[in-house]
Amino acid sequence: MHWDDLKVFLTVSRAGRLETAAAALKQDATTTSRHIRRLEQDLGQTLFERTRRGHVLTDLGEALVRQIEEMESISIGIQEIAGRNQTVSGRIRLGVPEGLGSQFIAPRLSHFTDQWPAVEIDLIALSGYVSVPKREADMSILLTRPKAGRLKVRKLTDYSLRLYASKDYLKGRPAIASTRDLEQHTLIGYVDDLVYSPQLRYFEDILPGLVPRICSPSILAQTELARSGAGLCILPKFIASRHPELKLVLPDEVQVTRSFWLVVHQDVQDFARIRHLSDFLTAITADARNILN
Amino acid sequence: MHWDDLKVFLTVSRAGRLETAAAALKQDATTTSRHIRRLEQDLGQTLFERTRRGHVLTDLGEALVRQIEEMESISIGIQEIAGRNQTVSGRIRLGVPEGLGSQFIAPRLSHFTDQWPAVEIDLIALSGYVSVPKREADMSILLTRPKAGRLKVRKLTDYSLRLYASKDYLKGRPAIASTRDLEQHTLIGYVDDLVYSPQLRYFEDILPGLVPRICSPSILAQTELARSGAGLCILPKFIASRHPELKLVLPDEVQVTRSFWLVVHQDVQDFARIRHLSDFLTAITADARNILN
DNA sequence: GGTTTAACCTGCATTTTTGCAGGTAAATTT
DNA sequence: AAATTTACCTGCAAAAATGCAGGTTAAACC
Repeated sequence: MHWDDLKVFLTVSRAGRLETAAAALKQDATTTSRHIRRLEQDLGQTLFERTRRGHVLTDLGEALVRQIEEMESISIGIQEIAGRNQTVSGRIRLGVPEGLGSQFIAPRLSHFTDQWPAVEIDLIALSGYVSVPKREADMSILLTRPKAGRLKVRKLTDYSLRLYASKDYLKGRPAIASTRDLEQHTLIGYVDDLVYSPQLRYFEDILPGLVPRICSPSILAQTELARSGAGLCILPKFIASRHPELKLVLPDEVQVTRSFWLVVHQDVQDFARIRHLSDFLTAITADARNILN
Repeated sequence: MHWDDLKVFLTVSRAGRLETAAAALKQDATTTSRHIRRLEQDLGQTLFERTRRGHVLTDLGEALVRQIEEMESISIGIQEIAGRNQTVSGRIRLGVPEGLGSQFIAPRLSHFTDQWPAVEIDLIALSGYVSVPKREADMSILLTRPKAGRLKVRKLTDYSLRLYASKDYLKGRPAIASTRDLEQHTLIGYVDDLVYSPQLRYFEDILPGLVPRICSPSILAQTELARSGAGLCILPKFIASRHPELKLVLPDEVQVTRSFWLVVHQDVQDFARIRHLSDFLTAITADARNILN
């Protein structure tokens, strides 16, 4: 016996007609009819007389209504209990690129945790990425749109990368008027075989023929190298803008745009806390459009 | 939210492991897993931690078990109420060929109604047949096996038809030693264009070239014609055996076997009274094999 | 530390359920 | 009496659920 058939039975008993009950159940009247049929078969009894005026309960049908109403009360109670628990609590594991994590999200995250005090966040900001399909995280921000998996994916924002160097590096060094001048300079970039996303292979596109002399897989390390005067580095604008000592170089010639994609595992997408965090990330990126692009 | 998911949840909470719960539910463990997943999604909460030891209830999961156990108690109560009502009562409409109905079933039916006093029977014995798919009857005995429809069909029995005439008809009439001698006799048969089943078109097969002189669509009328000495008639053995004045003619040459099929509408096949009547019909035909064949 | 095992999960083929179009029958209307 | 309306039901195509084979992973074992 299927409990769902009992639910359908109760709706039909109240509506008195298949069409009305089916509308309330958001299903086709034929489906509703089949549920009733199956229940009658399973119980070996007729529960409704089919009349021109609609479905009329038999004596046995009448006897069952009260019982099933009790089941309904319980199911409503269950949804209330769960809904209360859904008052935005629990832990979220969020995997993000390290630069975005520590330079953009971390300084803003208190706005979220202040608003939802019962939510706990694991902010995993790494050079590398954590896999949502592999359940390493509930939610992730990626540089590439994933093509497969039980994921809910949407674009979060575009962001801009540009060439920067510290004031100290530029002082006393040959002037830079075009990319050709960079040949006499020290460049900082990613370790080529440790690049974790093809989207970070922008060096060759932007500065063809030039090879970074100092490399790190970590964008944060690259930032610190540039700040300390080690050389010029292509950095996201949102990172460089936090360091006043970094100057923009060749703004018209060196520029590339990339995107961040928000990825949520299907299993948790409807959790209240997940929805709130998604909304929060969307809001902060929209507010910071001028430092992202 | 699906109530059936609650039932699955309860089973898993008791078993502690997917495989065990799935076996109890007579479904694949993957299906059981998907039901749990769907419930967690619908409620927006995790109800089980997946551990190496199996599914372990979360605090919320624990809180729901008691509630759902209450629903289970009610559903078991519902099945008990319906089972009590299943104590073989209600009305059955049974459509049968007229001869079988009035000459074979009617004289025996009191054995059934004595045993199940709360069951009411509409025995529709007609020359023609009543349609189970059209809901003209819950159950029917047909000469042909139906090929389509939401029916449960099985063969009830074979029966034999032979040539009979009354003693009065035969006395003073030319002797009959072979079918050739029948040319000088009066034959009784069906009205050809009113035959309601192809299985009753046996006259031409058995007595080729001979044409019945006196015809009726009713096998009972044909029986009465034969008894009154109007002529020779091909009759089912189970009918002729009730009339001692009818003599068997050409037993080695004139014989045909046909079958009766029991047909039940799927919607009522599990009703206790339907099952009992089916069993009864099976029993009386088995007991009367010597007068059927 | 390497291998094995147990519990669960993914992807694809198969089965079941559902929705849609149209049919049926009885009651109502003309 | 014929036509219309209303409520439900059948058959087929589409969608969803289920079963099956094999993969994954963390814990247990050697």
